[in-house]
Amino acid sequence: MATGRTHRPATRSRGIPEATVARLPLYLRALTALSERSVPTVSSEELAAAAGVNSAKLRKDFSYLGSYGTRGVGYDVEYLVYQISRELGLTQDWPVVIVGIGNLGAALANYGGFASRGFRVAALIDADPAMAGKPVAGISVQHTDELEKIIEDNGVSIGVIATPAGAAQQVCERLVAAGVTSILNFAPTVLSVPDGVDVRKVDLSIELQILAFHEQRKAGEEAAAADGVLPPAAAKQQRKGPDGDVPAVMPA
Amino acid sequence: MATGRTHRPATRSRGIPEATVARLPLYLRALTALSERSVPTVSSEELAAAAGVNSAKLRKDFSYLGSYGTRGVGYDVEYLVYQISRELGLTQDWPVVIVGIGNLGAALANYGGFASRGFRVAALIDADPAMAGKPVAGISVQHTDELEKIIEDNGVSIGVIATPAGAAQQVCERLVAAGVTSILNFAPTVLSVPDGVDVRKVDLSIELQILAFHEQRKAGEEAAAADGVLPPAAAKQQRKGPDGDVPAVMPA
DNA sequence: TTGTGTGAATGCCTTCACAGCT
DNA sequence: AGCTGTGAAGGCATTCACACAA
Repeated sequence: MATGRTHRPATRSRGIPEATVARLPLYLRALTALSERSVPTVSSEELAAAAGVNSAKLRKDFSYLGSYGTRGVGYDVEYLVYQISRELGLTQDWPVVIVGIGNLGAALANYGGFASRGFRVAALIDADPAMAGKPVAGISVQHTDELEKIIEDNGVSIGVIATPAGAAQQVCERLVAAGVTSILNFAPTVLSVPDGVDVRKVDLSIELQILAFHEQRKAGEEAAAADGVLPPAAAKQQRKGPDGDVPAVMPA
Repeated sequence: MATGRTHRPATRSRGIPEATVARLPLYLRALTALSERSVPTVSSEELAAAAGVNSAKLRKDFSYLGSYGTRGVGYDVEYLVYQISRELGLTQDWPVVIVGIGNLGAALANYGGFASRGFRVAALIDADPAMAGKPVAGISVQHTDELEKIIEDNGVSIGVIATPAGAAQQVCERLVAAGVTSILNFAPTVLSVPDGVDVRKVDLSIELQILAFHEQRKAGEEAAAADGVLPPAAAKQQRKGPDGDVPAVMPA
């Protein structure tokens, strides 16, 4: 994941496993593309390829939704689009507020895929008084003072936090107090929220670090491969550092 | 979450489980904060709370790295910072290119947490000739024509794609051909890459859809709770749609 | 014959609970 | 006495492989 939940234990939601829920948007995107090309039906094999998963997983995923699909034929594209949309709750409109209209907040406000699928930017909110009134993506930025009123007036239940890390927890608390129960957090902080509130986080820095880990590992493998075979023993023989390099000094 | 690998099967990397790798940056961030406050040692309980995980998981994670930590005392903050940094490959410098300098690309370029942890923005690349030469985050944007040269001259192995969806696959192929082996993809597309190349994706739209799913579910629960008890039977009795509402008509 | 739907097997991750250091 | 390190247990998720429907 690039991503993770925070609260709510591993309770399967209405019988649909969390891992499956996380893939439904992927299938939906692939199906939408097929729909636009007026493709009437698709097999699990084809759709899986388009979504970047394997077909067994896709079929198992769909089996949690019900028995859509025709044996020997495949799935009806339009029908599946509708079923998945409904399952994800995209047949209704979700008003969303974005808090923190810096570079990132502006990018999110301008993001097209937003409006396309059931989400509507209800308001842009920033703490800087100088931002108030300025139009971003065609929407006038409002000051943080208005936060509670905006949430309540628009019945907003999903909030996006794109503030600096320092402000995130406080913003989060105000959002929750005003009635928001789902938060997408772009600030590099762990948010603490009461039970019943969902938090998902998107963290550039974490993703890069995970890539760096694998990148480093690739480099190490190359070196080992150049040496010949990688030493089969020599691992797991000494504690304190699984590698050979145990630095005697502490770094600054 | 919100995120996912693409290639490379579930092979545990050098014995460290993928799930653990994904949490190391979280621990590192919490430890860095402690370090800045000059806290000398920390227990698994405290650190876990700061990182938003439970302590058993944290201890198990650390056990894959080695036996750092002192029983009855806890972990030495500075030492752990170093060990995790080394494990993640952050003791070396990773030059990174960002392709696609729109709103999002600019936001990424300006992101501070970038430079702080071993990553260095080597170049900003955009296909728009009008962007070429313009400074973003203190770096002059270069044209896509220069892509291969930039990658090779700087020894870049990590690329960030922040282009529109339509351009992503092509950019990806050029990056890979030029020597990039890790890609962070912000474009809402499934990238296909050769073996040995890691892709992680960050997708706003998917995250929102997952939140919407749970949000919808909360609303449903409330309704059921208001009615009294949720009907225990009535589920799993009829195929074709796990719900009661089987629409006879297909939506547009 | 083709391709879905799904029990069964497998493997990974998390959680438990406690032995063993300091 | 306190807290780490880790076998063992339990729970999810993925994959396999095939019965069954069209």
